Amino acid sequence: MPIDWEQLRIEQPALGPIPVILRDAARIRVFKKGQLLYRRGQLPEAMLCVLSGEIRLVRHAPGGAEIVLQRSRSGFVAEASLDAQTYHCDVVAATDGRLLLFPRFAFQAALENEPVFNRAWINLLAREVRRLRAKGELLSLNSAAARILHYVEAEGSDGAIILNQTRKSWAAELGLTHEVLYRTLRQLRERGGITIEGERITLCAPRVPYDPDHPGEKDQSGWDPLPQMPGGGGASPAGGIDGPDQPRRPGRREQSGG
Amino acid sequence: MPIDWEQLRIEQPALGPIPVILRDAARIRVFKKGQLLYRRGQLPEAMLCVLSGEIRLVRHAPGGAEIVLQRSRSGFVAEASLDAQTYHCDVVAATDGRLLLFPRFAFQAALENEPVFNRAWINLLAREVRRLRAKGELLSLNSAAARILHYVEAEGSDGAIILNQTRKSWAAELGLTHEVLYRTLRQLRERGGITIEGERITLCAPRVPYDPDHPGEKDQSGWDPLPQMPGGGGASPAGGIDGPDQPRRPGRREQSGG
DNA sequence: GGTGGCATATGATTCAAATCACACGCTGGG
DNA sequence: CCCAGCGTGTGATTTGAATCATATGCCACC
Repeated sequence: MPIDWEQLRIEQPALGPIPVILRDAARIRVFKKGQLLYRRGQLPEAMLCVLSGEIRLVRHAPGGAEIVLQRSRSGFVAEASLDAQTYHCDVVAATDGRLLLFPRFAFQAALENEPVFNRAWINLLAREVRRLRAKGELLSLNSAAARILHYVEAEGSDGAIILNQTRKSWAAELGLTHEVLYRTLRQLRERGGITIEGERITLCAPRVPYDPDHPGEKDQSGWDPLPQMPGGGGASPAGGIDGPDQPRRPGRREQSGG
Repeated sequence: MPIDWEQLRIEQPALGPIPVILRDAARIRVFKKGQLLYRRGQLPEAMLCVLSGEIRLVRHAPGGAEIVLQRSRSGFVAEASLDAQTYHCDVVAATDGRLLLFPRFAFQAALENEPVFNRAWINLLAREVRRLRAKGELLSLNSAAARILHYVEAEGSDGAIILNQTRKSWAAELGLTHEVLYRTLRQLRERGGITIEGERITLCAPRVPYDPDHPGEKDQSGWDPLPQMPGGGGASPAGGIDGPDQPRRPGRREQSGG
């Protein structure tokens, strides 16, 4: 099956720097939901890039509970297996989909022989580190408002963002229910902390309303339009090695087997 | 000030592969709490490795709220600035401490001229991606018990782990308060889901107790010793692009300015 | 020995997100 | 046109973690 690299490059810009020699070695693999693609302990033979569907790296706890270590619906996954002797977990298909496989030896050779590709790979990894670190910070925030603020500031420009997804999927990205996202957006809007124009969300500086009828009076509403962000005092988000200023709140509903 | 590389290598194994030419170019910079080390928009001139203290990458929202994008108490930070034209945020010292600086041009040269270092850097980034992805999965879990299970399975071996930190700092790493960590550990222990021997924590398979006095009866406690892990049905942790099976619960206490 | 600081641990209360329930609008397919 | 599915949005209730409060033990320092 020939691979339409022009189309792939459009769907996944990260594939742009893949050199010709690696393209020629690549293969597409179709997978079905539930399929075990690679077993823990197995020698990795390919680098994996998800084209469609979802791939997960999982381990099984005693009793069979499934621990998801990574998941991807698009882009590379299990990057660390480039030089690993074995997979440290199972590679499982969570849905139907397609994988782009690069033989590992060819990937390694390309990193050695193609300086442009080498640098591009380093950049891709470094940017993923950056993205994941910001995400970890966001997920460590305790309130919905703080998360919204963090997201708009971090992902947008100049305190504004144009959303390119549904509110529901945005809520998921923020680790929130859609209900609390709607509520919090409304609260923030009503308090003047943000403005919403269609898909554009803009953070606003706190207003100190000047009422010409009552000069000298300040807004006594007792509530800033934007939440104060925690962490100023030295908070370490989850993963820190010292005490938390503001530890994370995980969910509820232990989903017991009872 | 000469740099004791033997000592550094012990403290930070990641510095092991740094080639001599880079070592010779490295400098130690002492920083004070509150110091602005690099300003957003500035051209990055060095790669940064935190030796002590804490460094943060921050942006400021309208109104002055500080958005933490990354933080590090040990190891590299702002890796993506290797090829960036500008810093996309401020680099700030959250505490007193020390930074190891590698001139960017020297770092780039070493990546080009030292194949062993090049490969080591790629590995370091890939492993950091792996670590951060697992952390994101953990932080997306809703319950304390699920987080504990995830951590032990992901960070330990064969369903067991020997903790090398205080319970308090472990709680922070899990994004929990220490109170809920203690409680949940006790619950899990009482239900036979885990065993705790000093610093060693082991996951146990669920028991179906066989009571010889009442053959045929099953445990009716209504509660599995280990929590069922969410996500089996296709959950996408925060950051996903589709709906959540189990969105994250951020904290409470908006820390309003009121 | 006394004191302070911090870790370990527990109980009571508070709190905001999750959950549950529902309404309405839009779109695609029959 | 009707229906199903999904997004947008809101209100009521439940829930488990966060917060608050406290006790005890350990260790370092004076």
